[in-house]
Amino acid sequence: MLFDDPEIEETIASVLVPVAVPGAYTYKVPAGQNVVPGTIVKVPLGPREVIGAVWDIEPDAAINPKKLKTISRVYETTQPLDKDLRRFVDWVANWTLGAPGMVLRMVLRSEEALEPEPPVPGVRRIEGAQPDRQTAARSRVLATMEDGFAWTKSGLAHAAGVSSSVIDGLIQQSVLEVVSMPAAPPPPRPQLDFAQKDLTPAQTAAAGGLIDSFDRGAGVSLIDGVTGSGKTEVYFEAIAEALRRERQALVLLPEIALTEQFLRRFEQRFGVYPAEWHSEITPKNRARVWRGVASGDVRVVIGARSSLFLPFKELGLIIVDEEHDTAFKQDDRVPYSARDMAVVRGHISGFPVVLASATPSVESHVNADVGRYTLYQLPERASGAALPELKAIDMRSEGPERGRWLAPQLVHAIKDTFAAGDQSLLFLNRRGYAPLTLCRTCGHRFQCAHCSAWLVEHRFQKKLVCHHCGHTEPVPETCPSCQSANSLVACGPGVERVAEEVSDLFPQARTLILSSDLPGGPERLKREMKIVEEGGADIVIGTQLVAKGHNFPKMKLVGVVDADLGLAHGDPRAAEKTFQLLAQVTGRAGRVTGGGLGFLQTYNADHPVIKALYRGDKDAFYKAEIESRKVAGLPPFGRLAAVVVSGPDKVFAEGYARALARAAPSDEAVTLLGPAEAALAMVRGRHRYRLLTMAPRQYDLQSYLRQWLGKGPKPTKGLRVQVDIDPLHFL
DNA sequence: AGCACGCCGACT
DNA sequence: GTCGGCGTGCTC
Repeated sequence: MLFDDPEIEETIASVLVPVAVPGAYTYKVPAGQNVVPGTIVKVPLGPREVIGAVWDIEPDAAINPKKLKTISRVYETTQPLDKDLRRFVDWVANWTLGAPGMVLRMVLRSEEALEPEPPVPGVRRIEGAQPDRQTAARSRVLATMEDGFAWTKSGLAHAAGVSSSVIDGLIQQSVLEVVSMPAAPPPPRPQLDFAQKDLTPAQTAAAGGLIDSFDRGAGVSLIDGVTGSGKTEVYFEAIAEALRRERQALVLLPEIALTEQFLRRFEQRFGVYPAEWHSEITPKNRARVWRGVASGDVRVVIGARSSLFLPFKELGLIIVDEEHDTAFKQDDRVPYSARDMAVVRGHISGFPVVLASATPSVESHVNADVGRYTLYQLPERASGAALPELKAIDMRSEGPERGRWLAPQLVHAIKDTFAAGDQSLLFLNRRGYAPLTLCRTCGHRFQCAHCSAWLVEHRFQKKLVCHHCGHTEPVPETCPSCQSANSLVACGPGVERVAEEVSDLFPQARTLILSSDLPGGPERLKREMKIVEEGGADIVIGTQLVAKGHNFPKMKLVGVVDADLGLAHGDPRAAEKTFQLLAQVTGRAGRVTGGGLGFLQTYNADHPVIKALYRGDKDAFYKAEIESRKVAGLPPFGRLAAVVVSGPDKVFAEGYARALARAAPSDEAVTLLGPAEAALAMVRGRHRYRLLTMAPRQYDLQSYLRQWLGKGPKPTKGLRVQVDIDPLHFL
């Protein structure tokens, strides 16, 4: 027997396993099995078995040979992971200071996908057999099956309009037999010229540039186009080019909510739906997409950040849409930025990467400025509609009376818009009725018992809610501190309060609040979004969830209730985030029809962000922002400092971090970033400020932060941080 | 005594 | 990431 032969030496292989250790583990290869780097295997690990991948064969193992266990299974039907993907995994692990095995785990997230697709059970007519009694339902089933083909049970029941018990009955009577159907055929390929739209000259130029970029191999393009400029149509042409070159394409979107309308647009252009990949895909579909991507049957994937780790057979293009969106950053487990890692993946495999946004991040803007990225600007709307006319309302001189939140000028505009039968949006990024509740007798403020945040009154739910940790309590009748009755007073506006004012001013108008916390949950929200889209509401009061995704064709007016909100944070990205959010929101006015109008209520009409917004001068914003970072002695990106914020201690950590931010000198602001962001800066010596929590264990976080804030000893080990610097520096 | 819970190291 | 071992402290 082969394995008894002393002549044949045992071979060993190093295998990446899904544990947080710095390197690969070594295993014996079962006799007669052939493994190569990238082969997917199952190995014993402690008391269990895990999925991993061979990383190296014949490594010079420094492990006691007696300790070695044997690979328990080699997945032979799945192609080994290719060299580029392995390099990518190693690169990401190195960049994030994460364990390579944990990065690999993101590639191997569907164990089911490693098995061949199981045959589908189906039913087929047995020639000539008849049921004992012919019922209406039964004849419908038999009529549906006239063609003689096999059907899936549920498909047949659906097509014949009967319940599946009718089918079961026919099986029972040997009229139908259960057969094994071949697994689903590969999905149809996108049709390159199914319905190519006419592009504007600017779109044509950008699309042409992207197409040419394929010949240059790796390279990053940035499409900077105003809302409605048709960025999607432009990068669709890049996708068409990738497909023409027999390569696969991946489109990354920041959140699942945006996928649905993307699927429709893709179908309109290419005649088929692309494959979808995100956390809410069912395990079966997940396995199907994984296999399809690996075999090359799936040509285009649209997905959330995790799709970056799919084992594409011949990936040739990545699009990162809404590239400025912070949802591309993963903060838990392996902390990575999918936008930056997309650039890296393109670089490793030598294909183009396209970033698209109406409000690019400052770092991407800088990269375009210095010529590292190729910039394509789309300054006009594709429909030809004019951009909205924006105005600032100085709340000091033109504000409303006390107790009101909408300035006369804005109220006037709403009135006109309503009279013309058009839609208005009032944007306020603050849920609930009022951000602060206090007792007018004793000054007591309602504070969360678990963190130090103020409790926010929600009138619809009749509760006080902590927006930090989710804690809720009922609104008391009397002040808990001085017991006076009817003494509680709301301070400042939330969407509910603005809605109250709107109903008061426009009782005849159909008003609607769009906020994530409304009773009825996500389903109701979806319905109400639809109502707004179809023009079933006149005045909409919304939080940030109106900023993206849905299209509101009838919206003519956007009023930003508090444009200053968000500018005052300790977060160094506050200006950038505010600019992006408000630009996206005001961009909704007149997007389809043109003639849109926008108002920014502000106490800082001279603030560079506000000015850039109402003057429609994006470049002025970037210039001011880069300059302000320079003044602080910081690079345009990579301003840092961070706090590990994850797990059960998140709330405490954030609280302390905010305290630290407030206490920090102005040029050393603290950002709350994900775990990896700050440490890397320390490692690479590029950071400016450092804190960082070290939390070898999460439960240490609170005491650690307390100690650090109290000028206790600095941490020396266990640091986990992450930076926001440009990975191209290190390629 | 029995057990839940949290900590902590090991995992090739 | 996940497991088992072990100490602490509380309950039947």
